[in-house]
Amino acid sequence: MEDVVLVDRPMRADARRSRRRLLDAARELILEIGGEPTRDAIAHRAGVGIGTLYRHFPDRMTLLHAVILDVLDRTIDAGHTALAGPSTAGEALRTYMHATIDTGLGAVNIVHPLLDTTDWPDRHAAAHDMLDGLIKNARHEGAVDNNVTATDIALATIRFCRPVAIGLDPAEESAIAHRQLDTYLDGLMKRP
Amino acid sequence: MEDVVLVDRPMRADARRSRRRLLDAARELILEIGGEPTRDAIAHRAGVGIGTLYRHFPDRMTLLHAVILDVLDRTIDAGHTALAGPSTAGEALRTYMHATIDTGLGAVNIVHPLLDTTDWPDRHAAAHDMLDGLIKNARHEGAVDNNVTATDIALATIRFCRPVAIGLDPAEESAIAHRQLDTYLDGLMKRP
DNA sequence: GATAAACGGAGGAGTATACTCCGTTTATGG
DNA sequence: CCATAAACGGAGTATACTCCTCCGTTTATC
Repeated sequence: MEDVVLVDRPMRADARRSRRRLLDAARELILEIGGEPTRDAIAHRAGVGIGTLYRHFPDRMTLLHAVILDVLDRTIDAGHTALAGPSTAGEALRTYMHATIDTGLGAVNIVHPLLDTTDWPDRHAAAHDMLDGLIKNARHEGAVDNNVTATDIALATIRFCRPVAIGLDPAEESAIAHRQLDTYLDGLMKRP
Repeated sequence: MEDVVLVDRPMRADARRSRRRLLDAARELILEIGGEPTRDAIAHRAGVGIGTLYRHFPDRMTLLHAVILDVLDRTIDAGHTALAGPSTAGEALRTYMHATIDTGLGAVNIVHPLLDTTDWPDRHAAAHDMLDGLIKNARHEGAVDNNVTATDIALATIRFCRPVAIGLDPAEESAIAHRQLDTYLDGLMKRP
């Protein structure tokens, strides 16, 4: 009988690169098609072989789960950065919402009905608290009306995360989204 | 040899009902998934058999074409009603954009890359002229800035036509869209 | 009540997607 | 630079889905 020793070796550099590419590709495709993309499409977009995808993520749930965690982490980070920044509470809320377009937060809302919410209670709570903080500050400052809720903000981030047209250049798509979001926020925020 | 006589009989009542249901179902699904839905899904949503779908629309192009014509007609009607109404130019533009959510104009923008634009030059021109009229009036009145273009309006109508979440009650979905559009328009329109 | 029009849905052909397997390539420690 | 384990790529097969036809049943209309 042999001893089984589990050592947490660090990932090899190429493995880390592949994993990152796969997460990015999956997130982009989820947002583009508004649902679960095919495995082949994800691997192709990521520029890796289909075998590599299956080594990193043996089944759909593992992949979707990893994408959500990744997106939430990046979004929560962006929120805290906005909260800690030197700007006004209104500007912080604006900065956060623009960041959600870049972090792809909408992907979470598209995919999460397929999963169990209790799989990531910590991030869910962290995201909730962060957003609540942003809104409370903005209300207190008078930047937004008291009838503006966290749900309003969350639904708006989903709306502006998704592409408007198919086959559009990503840069142009992003520019449109930021521009439209700015107009929306002009309507939401009180003018000085 | 027999004479072939083509008489345009009126459609039977059940046929007219089925056609209407199929067009509505196709439009809804196009908006929901942001692309071309499957035949089975359309027939199921419409509550008719798959055979009925194929009798009305023998191939994909016939169906997509019919959906687009239907949406455009309803939208152009809504635009003209708004133009002819007793309100200000700014209110007319607002009324028109809210109407596009209900007519499902976004479906045209999602599907039309698959078709030849020259297939419906008349409606295309009519829609274009109508939208131009709305914007020119609003600009002239000072309701919107001069840098607001027809493209801005068109892109916004696509954005607000699409559902934000999957599996949401259609009535609630519509309420969210109208509410968000109002905020967007508050940002777009100059305050008095 | 007769008749032509319209309907529904089972089923077969063709296509796309999921997933495995193994020969080849690459990062890493000595 | 070499040895070796880790990671990669993608052809190939099984499976699922989608399209579309066909025909027995139902329904509107005169």
